Amino acid sequence: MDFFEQLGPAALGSRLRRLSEQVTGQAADVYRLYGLAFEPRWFPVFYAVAAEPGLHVGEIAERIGQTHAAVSQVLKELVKQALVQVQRGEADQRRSIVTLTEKGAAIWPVLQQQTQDVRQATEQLLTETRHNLWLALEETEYALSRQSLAKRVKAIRNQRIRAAVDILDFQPEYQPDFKQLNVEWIETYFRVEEADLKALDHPQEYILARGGHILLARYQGRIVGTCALIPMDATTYELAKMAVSPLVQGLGIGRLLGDAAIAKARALGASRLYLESNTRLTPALNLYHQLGFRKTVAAPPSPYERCNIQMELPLLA
Amino acid sequence: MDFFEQLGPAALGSRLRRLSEQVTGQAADVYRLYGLAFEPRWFPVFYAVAAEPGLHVGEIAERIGQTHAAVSQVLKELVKQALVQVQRGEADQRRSIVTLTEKGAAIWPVLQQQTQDVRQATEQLLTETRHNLWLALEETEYALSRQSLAKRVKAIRNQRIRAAVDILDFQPEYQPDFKQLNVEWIETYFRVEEADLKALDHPQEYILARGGHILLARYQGRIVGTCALIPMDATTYELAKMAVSPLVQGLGIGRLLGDAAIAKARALGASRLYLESNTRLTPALNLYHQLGFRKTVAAPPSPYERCNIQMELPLLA
DNA sequence: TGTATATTTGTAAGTACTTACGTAAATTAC
DNA sequence: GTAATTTACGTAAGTACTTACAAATATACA
Repeated sequence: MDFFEQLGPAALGSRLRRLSEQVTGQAADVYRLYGLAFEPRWFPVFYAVAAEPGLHVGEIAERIGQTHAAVSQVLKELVKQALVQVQRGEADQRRSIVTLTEKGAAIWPVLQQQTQDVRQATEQLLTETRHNLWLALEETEYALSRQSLAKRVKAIRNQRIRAAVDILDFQPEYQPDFKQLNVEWIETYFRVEEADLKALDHPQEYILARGGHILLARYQGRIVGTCALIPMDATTYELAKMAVSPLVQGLGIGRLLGDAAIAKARALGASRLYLESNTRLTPALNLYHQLGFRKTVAAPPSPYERCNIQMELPLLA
Repeated sequence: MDFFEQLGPAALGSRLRRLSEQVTGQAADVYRLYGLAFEPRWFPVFYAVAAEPGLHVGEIAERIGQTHAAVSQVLKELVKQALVQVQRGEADQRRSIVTLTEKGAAIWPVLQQQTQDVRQATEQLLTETRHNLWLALEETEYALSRQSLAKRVKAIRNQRIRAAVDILDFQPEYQPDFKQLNVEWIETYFRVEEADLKALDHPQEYILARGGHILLARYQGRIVGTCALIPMDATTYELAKMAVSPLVQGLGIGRLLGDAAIAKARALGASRLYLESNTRLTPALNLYHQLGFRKTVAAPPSPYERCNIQMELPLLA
């Protein structure tokens, strides 16, 4: 029990299961109290059939919120107990139409009375508590249907990770990371070209010395992402060398780098950002679109073979 | 879903189970998110071992609130995954001492981080709801541990049944019921004696004509209980012929008859009630004690062989 | 009117636990 | 010091469902 306290709500699933077992276990005692040879798990199916005789398996399943397989299995037992009978559907031969037998009809009033009593007892139990379990279940189910636990966890994780990411300016010791991260993604999709190697091996000469800038994302002491701003003309920079390690992709680190690059370009007085990419790189294009980039109509020729799309972002003062 | 609305909290068990399944199902997605080949049901065991290496199976079971069998099964899988290792206990050869392997130790930080994230997500989820599920579970478990559902249902059922019981004065047409109910219980424990038959066959002559009274309990149109007041002297009545049908025993009908008989004796101006019984009839003696009867010190001789205890109740004005 | 597709159901196997039971080791009783 | 009891744990089978699959029938459409 201590364990649950420690873990808190992370153990929610187990805890729900335990209470469920406790409750259904006690339900068996209740049936014994009323002298019924009746198992708790039969109850929903039997109840549905008694309330609406002539339902078929699928309809019962829908009404009680279980699968047809579960209904089918319970029916098999109920038939063996001679509490219900099953006939083929007249119009539709696939259907199994279920009705109560005489024996079933005989125990129905007892069961109804018992249901009443259980309902009263449960309602009384729930009013004893400050937090109403029934309503809490309803609300929690709804909240989970709106956004799954996995999605919620993912959001929190991404937030945590992003908060732990630094954006750094280039330093010579980062050149190997800068190269490795870029080569890694290029090789995954394309071939590394001559123009790539020049810039990646000698960023100082080919990017910084020409008035460009390189930004790096650091997470847990490791460089996990890069991007560069390369001057094209007096008021335009190219956003290039955008790479994020596959180990941390999907966490929003690209977005952080993009935001930082745009801020940097603004600080440098640029009025426009430009970039080249490939339509195969869907996640990247999504990111660029999110950042505000739109497809360029008249595009200058690119030195890279792999580029088949150009985008730009006007930086309004 | 409609069905649940209709049945209300009677379907609590099923509902709990469903949410539990939903939550644990989504937990699997969460592990996938963190790139862990890890099943949700391993979690409690692994967590316990990581937090306290060197625990043995029984201790783990106790910490996580499951059975040793469950722990044993999960451990088998964890060993197959090379996440933990099991050794015989040194001092106690029966024990299986569990520790993390290198691989297990390697994923532990990831799992810890993940637990943190899940906890945050769950806490956030719970704050979205007006009724807190976690607290509701706690309170409900506590309430159920204080008094089981079966006991609660029984209390409500007894209350309902008692409210539907009438206490009637004797009428000649009730003589067969009067006799049958008394013979039934006498034969269960003893033999029917000559003195019994006289009074049961001719209550008018042997009880009513001598200034006695007979009370009957009617439930659902049937006579289900009897008792009689038989004058002993000017101020004392004997409480006798107390019988309740086995079909409705334990519902408090005896208590209703007893209360009615005492009220009647008071109305008749009696100052004392007296009765004879047998120590084998524990439930009856309990009832008499509840009604206020205490063992008589000096007892007159009884015409019935089966009587080995006498009790009396002073009726203070 | 035949064929592809969908619906309805039953059966099998899986899930995440439990209870029941058997065996071996340790402890207690005498 | 041996016998009886208790403890520790593994295995098997059960529970109340699920998902996956298979077979039969019904419907849609060309």
